[in-house]
Amino acid sequence: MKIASFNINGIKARLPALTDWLDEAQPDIALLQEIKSVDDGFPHEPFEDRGYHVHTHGQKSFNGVAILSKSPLEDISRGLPGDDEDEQARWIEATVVRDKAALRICGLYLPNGNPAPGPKYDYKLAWMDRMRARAQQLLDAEEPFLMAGDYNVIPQDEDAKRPEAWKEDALALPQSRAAFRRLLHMGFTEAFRATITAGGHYTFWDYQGGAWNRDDGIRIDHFLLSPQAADHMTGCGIDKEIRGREKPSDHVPIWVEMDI
DNA sequence: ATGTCGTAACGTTTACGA
Repeated sequence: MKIASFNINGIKARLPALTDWLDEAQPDIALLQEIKSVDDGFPHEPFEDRGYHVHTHGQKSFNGVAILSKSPLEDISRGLPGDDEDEQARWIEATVVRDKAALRICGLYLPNGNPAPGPKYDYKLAWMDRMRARAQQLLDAEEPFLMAGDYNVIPQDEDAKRPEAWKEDALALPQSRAAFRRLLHMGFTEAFRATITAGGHYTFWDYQGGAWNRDDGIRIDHFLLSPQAADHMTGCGIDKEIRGREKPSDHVPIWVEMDI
């Protein structure tokens, strides 16, 4: 089973690029971030025509996550627990039942946090605390699960072409990296880093300044696998060439293959 | 002349978020 994550930066603007990629990559499940749409505005037909069930958790203009799945999903829940005041649509969960096991899947769009310091950075760190609490609940259940999406964290210097340019940025500040490590150390496998140890692999290139042409990217889209899920991973990759196409997102898809 | 893109609105231009 192939599970992919893709920050599409707006469903209205990305529909052709997204459907082209789906037709080629053929993921069984696609986790989407930054749909930038309310639920009613998200098109279902292009995906249902391709055999996907569609579940969205959207809001007007900003943020928004979705799950496309070829198998039906169960127990879908929307929103990250832990703050009833939080109205930003950044988290969705669902369970896919397979032959060998049921896999819980969390799709996430972690707050950017810039400018830092400031209220947006405080929100990012608080959100990561809440994510850790949810992760602990799921770990305690000892069922296989994964958390994938746009983490807006550059884990280490080798995950950026120009690490010095990001030193003061919310994506790379020591507190952001520490919070990400705190998650990892709960027992997760970061799928890409566990598979490919070399640096220089990125999932995001800014639209500005010819970043793509200079391969001036950062790696901020990640898959974290629970111990039981990591046992089933057979591969992981980044669909880099998507970034060079017509009207691309500034992110590219990352995926894992699982024998489950 | 910020640089680039997507979205929305008191819209043919500006503001915000990334």
